[in-house]
Amino acid sequence: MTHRRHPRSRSRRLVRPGHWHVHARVERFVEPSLLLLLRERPLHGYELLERLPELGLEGRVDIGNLYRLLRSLEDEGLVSSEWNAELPGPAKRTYELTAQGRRLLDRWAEALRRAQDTIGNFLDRYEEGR
Amino acid sequence: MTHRRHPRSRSRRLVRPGHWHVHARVERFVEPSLLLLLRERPLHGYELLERLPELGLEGRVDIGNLYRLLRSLEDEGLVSSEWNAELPGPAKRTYELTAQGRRLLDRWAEALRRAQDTIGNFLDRYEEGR
DNA sequence: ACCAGTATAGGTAAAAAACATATGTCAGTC
DNA sequence: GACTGACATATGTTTTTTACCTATACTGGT
Repeated sequence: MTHRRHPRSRSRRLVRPGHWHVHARVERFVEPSLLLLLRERPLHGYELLERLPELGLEGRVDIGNLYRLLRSLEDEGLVSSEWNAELPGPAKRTYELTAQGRRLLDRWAEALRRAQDTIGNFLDRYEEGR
Repeated sequence: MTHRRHPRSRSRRLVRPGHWHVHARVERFVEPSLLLLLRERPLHGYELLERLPELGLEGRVDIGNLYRLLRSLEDEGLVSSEWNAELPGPAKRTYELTAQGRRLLDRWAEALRRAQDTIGNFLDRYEEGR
C-alpha cells in the first residue's frame, strides 16, 4: 500500500504551517474545453493551448497531453483534422468538431451543471455551520 | 506512450453510438466532504461512508481509499481519532476535526467557489454559442 | 550562424481513483 | 450451534489521469 505521511498532492499543498494552497479542479476539464473552443471555429493544437486559459485552465495544461488528447478524440470520431499547408510557419494540424463531438460537448455541459449543483449544495452546507 | 483507441475513462463512457455518460467531478472531493461532515460532529469511518452520498458522492466512494484517506489526514494533523470502546458492535475508530483541519476546510470552500465560477464561465460561453 | 517563438510529438513518473480481497464483530435465524 | 448478512476496519494491486521531461523541425529576427 501507499500510505504516505506527507503526500505531495496536486490539489493541495502546505505553504507554511496551517496555510494551504487548495485547487478544486474538475476531472478531465481540458476535454470539454477543447470541444467548446472547437465549436466556435476550427483551430490547431497550439492555438487551443493559447486559448485554454480563457476557460480557467491557467498555466496547467500539459502540451504533450494536449496533443495526445486531440489524437485520441480524433480516433473516437469526436474531432477531425488535417494538415494545414496554407498557413505560414511550421506545419499545423487543424482540428474541427464533428457532429459526435458536438453531442459529447452537450453531455459535458449537462454534467457540469450537475457538478455546479453539487458544489453549491456543499457550499450551502458549509455556510450553515460557520 | 499510451494513445489508446478507446480509453476506458472514468469520467466518460460510450453507452451506444453517439450516446455518452459523462461525469464532471471535482478532484479529491471526498476530502473536503469528510472535513465538512466532521465539522458538524465526530464520526467514525463507516458513518462517514453512509453520509457522503448527502454531499453528492453517490455510490462512488471507495471504502478502502476512505480509510486510507482518514489515516493520512490524521498523519497531517487535520483530524484526530481514537478507538471507541463504548459503542456496541465491532470496534469503531471515531474521528474528529482539528483546528488545522478546520482551516483546510475553509481553504477548500474558497477553492470550490472558484471552481463554481470557472464552471459558470464555461456554461455561459456554452450557452452563447447554441 | 544563432536564438527565440511556433508547432507537433513521444517517454516516463507520480498522483488519484477503482477494483479486489482479508479479517473480525455481532444479531438474527434456520 | 452453524450460518448468514450487516457492520467495521484495513491492505494489496491495477487502471486512469495528470505532471514532468525530452526530441524534432520550421521560421523570423539579430
